[in-house]
Amino acid sequence: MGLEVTLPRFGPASLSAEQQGGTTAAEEAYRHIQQALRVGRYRAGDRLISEDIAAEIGMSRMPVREALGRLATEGLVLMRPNRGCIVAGLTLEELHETFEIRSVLEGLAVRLAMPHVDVDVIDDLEVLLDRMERAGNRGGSDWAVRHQEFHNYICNLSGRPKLIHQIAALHLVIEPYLRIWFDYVEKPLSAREEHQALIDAMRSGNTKRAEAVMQDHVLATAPMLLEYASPSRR
Amino acid sequence: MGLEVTLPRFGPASLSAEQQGGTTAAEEAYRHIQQALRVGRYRAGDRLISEDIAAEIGMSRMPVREALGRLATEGLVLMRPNRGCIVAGLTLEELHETFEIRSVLEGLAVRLAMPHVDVDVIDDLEVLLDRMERAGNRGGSDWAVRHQEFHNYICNLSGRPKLIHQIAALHLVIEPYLRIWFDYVEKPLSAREEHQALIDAMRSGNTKRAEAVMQDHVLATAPMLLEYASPSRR
DNA sequence: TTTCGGATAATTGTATCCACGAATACACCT
DNA sequence: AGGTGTATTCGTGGATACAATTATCCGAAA
Repeated sequence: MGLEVTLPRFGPASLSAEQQGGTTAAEEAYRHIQQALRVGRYRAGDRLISEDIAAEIGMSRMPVREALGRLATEGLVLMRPNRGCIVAGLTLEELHETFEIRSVLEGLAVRLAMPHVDVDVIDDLEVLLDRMERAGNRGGSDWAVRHQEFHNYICNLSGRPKLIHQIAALHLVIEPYLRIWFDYVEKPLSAREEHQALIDAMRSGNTKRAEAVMQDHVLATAPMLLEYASPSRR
Repeated sequence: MGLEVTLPRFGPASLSAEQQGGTTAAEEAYRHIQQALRVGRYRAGDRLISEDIAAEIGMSRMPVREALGRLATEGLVLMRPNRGCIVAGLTLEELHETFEIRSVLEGLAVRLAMPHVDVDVIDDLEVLLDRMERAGNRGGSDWAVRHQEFHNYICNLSGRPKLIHQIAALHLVIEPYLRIWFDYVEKPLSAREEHQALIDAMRSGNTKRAEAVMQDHVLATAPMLLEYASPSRR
């Protein structure tokens, strides 16, 4: 199975467009904080003290500052001048908006992916869907990771680096919410069904329909999340 | 005319999500460099020496570093570890991709804007189109600004901050190319026609058609630009 | 003449230091 | 007792200093 190689890990590295090799300290700090954010170690509204984080990783405040700056432009944290840095929770409106944007971007991604879809691709997707299904029994964290992998696989087929990057950034923002949502409701069967419908649409070769199905799928997820996201609203 | 107030200037400030009041040095540096990038003072591939820029604005290297970091995550410059920072020109593929993304995002923007479209809005758009037309006689720079204003006005109607922000970021990247394109060809009449068609579609109240027209308009611009962008390709 | 190697200069990355702003706690005054 | 003013503490923002890495230049050898 060449599946592994065609599945670039959706991880901290995906959003570091620049610098990859001789890891700089700022990059290390960036990954560290992002990882902490992804797994929900910090909650929305928490203060991120640069000095504390610096001490924790074993470096000075400066690279941490730089990392926080990047996270701020990506919308994961909020920096107010002289007032420090806090974890940026999303309001219900913002969460909804994020899904709207995701719907058209991922819609575009499938559309561009369609020419590259063949039986092998469909097989891979079925495998990924199974993995997602099985991971679902082990809690929201594992499921969220597999879910990203599924969507990421399709995005990668588009062969559009910037598009992939932007979608990854959006996934990063909503991942914590996906996690808690999946932990609340036990394995929503709608997830399995919708993703299966997506695969079917892609197999049919109907590009317009595949795009529409993807858009609907993403938009349909929003209201479900919104319901459970309310308590954690800041 | 409430036109002015409903037309938030598309300018350097639009992309500074955080910190607005007591201008921090980093913010100042960010605006300075971005402005220089917009007007084409630096060409693609040029090195941006942090120390030089710092001296120019009258501050230390550090805020400049921070500003460059933000510009890097926005895709306007490219930072390689220990190798400095260069202006990020777009390859033909990247330019095309940027327009693809713009097409769906701005398509979404009109779709969401449609409920807020009334006769006043249409009037405003006609005014903006006229301004764009007249600015066209004064060269590509003025025209590009007016063109952004036109598109920005529609985006703002959507009432989606993140969407507006993302589209603005894309505009920023392609602005230099729009400029040189408009300077080469003298006033492409297709521009006037297409924007007029867009207004007509919006006036008709047909949301799906308005979205489609916007998508086509954006995508149609790409090939024209691509032709003239080739020489400046890095 | 070309190419390889090393010394030197230029520039980046990180740490430490200082100053200003904000938050908090305490005391004082009404 | 409640509110207000002030002092102290905490943390950020910026600058300078230092280390490390890369680019440039020049000379020697093939």
